Amino acid sequence: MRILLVEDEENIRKMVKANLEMEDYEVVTAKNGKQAIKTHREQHFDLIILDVMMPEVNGFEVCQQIRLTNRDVPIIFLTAKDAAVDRVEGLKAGADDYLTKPFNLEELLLRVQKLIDRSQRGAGITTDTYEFGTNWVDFSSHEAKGNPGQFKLTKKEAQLLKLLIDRRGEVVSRQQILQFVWGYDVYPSTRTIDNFILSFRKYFEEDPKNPQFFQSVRGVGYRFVG
Amino acid sequence: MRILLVEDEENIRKMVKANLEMEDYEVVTAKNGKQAIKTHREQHFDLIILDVMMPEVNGFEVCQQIRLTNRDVPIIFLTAKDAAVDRVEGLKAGADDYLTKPFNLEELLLRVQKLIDRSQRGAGITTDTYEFGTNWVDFSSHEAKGNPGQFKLTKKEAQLLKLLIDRRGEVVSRQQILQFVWGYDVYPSTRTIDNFILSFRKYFEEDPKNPQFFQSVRGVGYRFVG
DNA sequence: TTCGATTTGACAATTCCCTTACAACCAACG
DNA sequence: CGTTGGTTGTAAGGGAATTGTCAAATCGAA
Repeated sequence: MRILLVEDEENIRKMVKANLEMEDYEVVTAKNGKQAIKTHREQHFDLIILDVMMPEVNGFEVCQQIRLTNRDVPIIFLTAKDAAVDRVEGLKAGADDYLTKPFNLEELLLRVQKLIDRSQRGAGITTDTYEFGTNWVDFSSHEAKGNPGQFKLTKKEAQLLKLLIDRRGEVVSRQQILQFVWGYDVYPSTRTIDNFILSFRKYFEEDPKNPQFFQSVRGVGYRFVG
Repeated sequence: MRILLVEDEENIRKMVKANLEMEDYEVVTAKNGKQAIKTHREQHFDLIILDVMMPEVNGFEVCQQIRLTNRDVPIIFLTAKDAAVDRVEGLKAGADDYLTKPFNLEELLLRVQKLIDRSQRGAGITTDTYEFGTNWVDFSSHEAKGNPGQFKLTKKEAQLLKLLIDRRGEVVSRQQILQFVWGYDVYPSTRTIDNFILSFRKYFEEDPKNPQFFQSVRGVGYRFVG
């Protein structure tokens, strides 16, 4: 799966690229609108991520240009504003999805996944569930079953839980959790993470005081086993 | 692997250099920002370690300057603060990783290794275990098996144990242990080390009074054999 | 606004790390 | 030999750091 990432800010570009590559996508970057259009003319991509705010040729213009020759490739916009104006502009220009900066990587990856899935096998329902013990979680609907019976996970809960389950067996450091779930420039206190873990234990552990699934590794981070 | 180390404080510079060289890195030092930028223009490096606090041209500025011509080389910042402000500044400037002073050398070397690995052959999971006698240690999760069955090592235990095992066969002096595990300006008493050795013997030796693996070399230090 | 989600802050519980104190040991010397 | 000075082994205690927990404050979408 080839992705074209168009973003002028160096650090965001690198971070997003690195994370997409970790998900086994092949990523080509462009650092401005002109380069993006040129690259798109020369190569095939399964998805395009487009920063709106760029000097000279902005994201909307790039999108319109691309749509002239390719109306199928999914395009995700990254925008610093969430004003309604922008949304309309973007939809007119032909975007498929939106992300408002500062976004977090988990969210971006989810949307990338979703759009690629959609364009691959048309519109279809994907269930993405995971079972452990007497519990299960459905990441596509954010529903879960645990001690309280069936209930809904919040957005952050779902993101963090998915991160831990994706890396089940390995210890995930607090730093990694923050970067992945919260983003590249938001740093809530470490207590915040503890609180989510606390919730998970209440939701899913038989004995929350002696957790089986959500283990803490002192001095390192947390680990999901199950 | 060539590393550029930029640090104005003489003693830190020397120590870090010595330790990196012990890991077979080729280290070039610069003692201020201007020198760093000049050196970077003239030579190739696989990684750059950059102190933030420097007179005249500070680390952020050096980083930005370097990023103008080289956006791939991994850069690690050394910073005295851990304030969120600094993190953001650094990320904006284009850093890849952080270390807050006082850092310990073990940690620095780990991060150096990680960044160099990553830039060489992409991201990958490394499980890092070592076996000796009927024991084993997993340094990524800090788990170990020994006399008490399976148990967890603390952070410091893991660091110190890793040091000894990495240098298995050779005697490691108390000075080296302190510098490596604790850092360059923290000096707990030598009895502290003894206590960790004591633990290791209890954990892993068949007969703690006649240690096979964790030998003490009177007047010098300790040696791990196994 | 209002309500739920998210984050912070305070405090408790836990565990770690370092120091202290003293016993055991070793090597060198008279 | 036995003493002496220095080094290492060992145990126990307390301050410090980390994590668990809850309630209150803040944020954000509807």
